Amino acid sequence: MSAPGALTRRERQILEILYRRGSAAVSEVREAMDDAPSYSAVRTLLGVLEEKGHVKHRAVGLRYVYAPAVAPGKAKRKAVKHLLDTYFGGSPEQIVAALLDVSSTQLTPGELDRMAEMIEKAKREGK
Amino acid sequence: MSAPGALTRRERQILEILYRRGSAAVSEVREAMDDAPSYSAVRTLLGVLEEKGHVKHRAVGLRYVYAPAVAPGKAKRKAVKHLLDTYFGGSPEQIVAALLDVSSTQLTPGELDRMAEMIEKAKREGK
DNA sequence: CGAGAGGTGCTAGTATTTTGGCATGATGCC
DNA sequence: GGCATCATGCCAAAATACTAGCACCTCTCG
Repeated sequence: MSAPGALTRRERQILEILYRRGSAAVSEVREAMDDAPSYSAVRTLLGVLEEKGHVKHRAVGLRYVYAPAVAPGKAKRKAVKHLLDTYFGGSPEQIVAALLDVSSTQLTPGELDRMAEMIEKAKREGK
Repeated sequence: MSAPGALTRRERQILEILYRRGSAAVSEVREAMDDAPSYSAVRTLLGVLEEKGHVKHRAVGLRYVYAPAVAPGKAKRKAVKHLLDTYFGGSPEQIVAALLDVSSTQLTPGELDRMAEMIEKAKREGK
């Protein structure tokens, strides 16, 4: 493989489900897909993901529960960086703008306050 | 095809290059790939993307210049929403936190001020 | 006990993706 | 004009991804 991180369509789909849920058994993963293939297929994909190092499993009772292999924080930072570079030319403020736009209707004053506070803190620390 | 928006690995890779650059000729797309296949291959992929409606081209002089088919703003909002749902459980403030974390070293006070202002504005309008 | 439900391991067929090659046309330059 | 360069259109082969099926194991419960 040229690019180690290269994920196929299905692999990506499944990995994102795991990021969403944190962890899940095979059947749960499958149920979370709206165009789910057979149980066997999902199992195979999870195996491939594990072999590629993106996912790990532990036995819980009789069955396997899968979870992303990298720490959530690291995955999040990577995802944000990728979004930043791909769609926003590396400009964080544009992301904030889009973010407020997308979720404007659902934001509570408390959330907005906390965001403002984070930025204030960054300003103080950067200074 | 079950999911109309389903992109293969290469298709996705190329589409993201186009989002990054805004538009590009075939050879430019190819040069932007660090694991580029043949010129023909890139051309085929662009054709597929166009057929699927993700990309459009116009003739510039003799050659084709490709660009994403959807408006940049719309694509950005969609990407942000996806990130929000996949990695942050729909919590915008967590994205802001990750964003500040990722780009903390490069942020100027001016940028931070503008972000703070956007949030203030959202607060005023929401009220 | 023994049948059923639900799990894993493995393997092989099929479909899709990915790729290069060849034909062809326009341009620039010696 | 003739040749090299760079573009597109089309197509078929190679590689890979996707899928299902079978064998087998463990637990549950009638």
